[in-house]
Amino acid sequence: MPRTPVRVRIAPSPTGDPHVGTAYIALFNAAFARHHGGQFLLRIEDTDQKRSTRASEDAILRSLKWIGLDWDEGPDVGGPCGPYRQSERGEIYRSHCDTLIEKAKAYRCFCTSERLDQMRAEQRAAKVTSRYDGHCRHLDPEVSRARAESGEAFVVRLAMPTDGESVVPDALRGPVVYDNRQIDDQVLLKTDGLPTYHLANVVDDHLMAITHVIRAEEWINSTPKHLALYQAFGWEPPVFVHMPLLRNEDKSKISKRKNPTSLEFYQRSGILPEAMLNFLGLMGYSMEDEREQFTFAEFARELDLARVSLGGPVFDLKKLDWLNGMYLRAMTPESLALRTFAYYREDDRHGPVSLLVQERVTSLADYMDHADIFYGGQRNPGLFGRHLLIGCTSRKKNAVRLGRHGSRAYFEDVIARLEAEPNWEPAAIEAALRAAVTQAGVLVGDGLMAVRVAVCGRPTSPPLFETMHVIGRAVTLVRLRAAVSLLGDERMLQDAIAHAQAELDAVREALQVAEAAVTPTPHQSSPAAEA
RNA sequence: GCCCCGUUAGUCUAGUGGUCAGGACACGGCCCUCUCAAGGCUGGGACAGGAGUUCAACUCUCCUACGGGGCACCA
Repeated sequence: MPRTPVRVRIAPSPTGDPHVGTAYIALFNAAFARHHGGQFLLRIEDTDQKRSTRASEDAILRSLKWIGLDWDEGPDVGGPCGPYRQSERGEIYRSHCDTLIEKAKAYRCFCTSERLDQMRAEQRAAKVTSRYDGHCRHLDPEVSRARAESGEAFVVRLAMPTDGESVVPDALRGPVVYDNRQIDDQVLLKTDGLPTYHLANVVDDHLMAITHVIRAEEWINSTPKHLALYQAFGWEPPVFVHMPLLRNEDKSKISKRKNPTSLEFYQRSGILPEAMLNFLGLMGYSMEDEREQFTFAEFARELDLARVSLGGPVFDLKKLDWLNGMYLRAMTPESLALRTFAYYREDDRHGPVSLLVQERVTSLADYMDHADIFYGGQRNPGLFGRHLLIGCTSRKKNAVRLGRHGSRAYFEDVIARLEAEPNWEPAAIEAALRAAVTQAGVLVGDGLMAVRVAVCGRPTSPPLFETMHVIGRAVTLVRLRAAVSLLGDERMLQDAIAHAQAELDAVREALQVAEAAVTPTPHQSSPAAEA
């Protein structure tokens, strides 16, 4: 039986788009807290100064709220265990680290990264687990202190036991045994004075009275280090629950290269938040009566972690769409309309979208014919897929034709450049695209047309750079990656060809019918034509 | 390479020694129907392989194979 009061947390790192995996783990934590009448907290793990941004943090909070999760304590709502942003708790970690050094459970390490790299390379070559070799572990405490005080750069490492075993009592798997010789003397405090995940996580979980750590399986191998820390501090560890990892179609850990992972993408796509949450509740989990549609309240009420299945679930967009459709059909017609209007109304890009669409519209009803490219997730280039083959549709004499593989490489280059660009602004987008065009050596118009068709799904759109800016990074990149896989996948390509062929046949047939209609044969002539 | 975890159909899953291995998505067929959806009915499709324990293994144990994760001054 769980300790009371149950306290659990979600601890996202604000280093990118709000991730679907974060929502997945958050769902189980929030439901677990609700189930036991406990608290659910949100803590921001922003100890990586180089990658953490406030924009990402804001987006993560926004997206978690969007799918309907809320928390009892967190950086935005406060609480008794604050601050809830690790970057604001530096002093806490430093003092805890000091006590560890005093207890000889941790030590300063002055090794250079060059030495460490070399050491790992050697270990790799010798086919043994990479592990810090303990070079600085037995420095005399006074010498260590003196070197630190003289200003020499150092990190603090955990002094792991060098023999024996560590047993992780995972709630879903039973005891998982590790040979301590496999476990590294993990860095706890970085040269910049900030803690690593391992230290901050353990200290905060203890200080915030977390009773159950429900997190992704990728953490299971570092749990022995965490256990060692609890022991070094003399604290009681929480219950550990490692959830399976969401997977791509090829079973690898879900990644943005192979799947839309941003919650913003799903929101933009018109997925209902309650359907999204419901779908996540189906990943690695099933209700006792095998019901597949349920609300968060039902999920929380019936949640039983023993029912979690450990095989990594593939994130199947098809089933999400089906589920979303079920929710849509279950609404009253009135609320479907209102939800739809709200979907557009709550979108904050009215101004920019209108600006681009305005000079092209002829009536209010015409607006959406132009604006549709800004909404929804993936778009099917369908009939216009030929434009994805750079130069192949060009009428210009000097056109450079890339063909399938070249076009694919071009799109990959475009994606890489856009990903590397921190500012999602028209000018930056333009620079990235022009650079890719130059790199590929194709005509500007042809290169940009390919991108336009990939991103908009058709060869007409407002100015491309502004359009991509308004469509947004997450959706734009998903659409571009879809173009890459279309170009790279024989079967998808065949489908596209078959589709285009069918369209062509239909057009031919229509043409024949129309021609027949304007060249009347004698028995078809009407009295009016004879007059 | 080393360590850890996992393995029921293309996918999500039920199943905790005795079931005709159940449901859902997707796919095929039929019905409904002015189209398309939706809906109804229906079909094909799974216990990774091998040993062992047992009267009896999808279920327990071991080995193999395959998949995944981890091995950072990232989380």
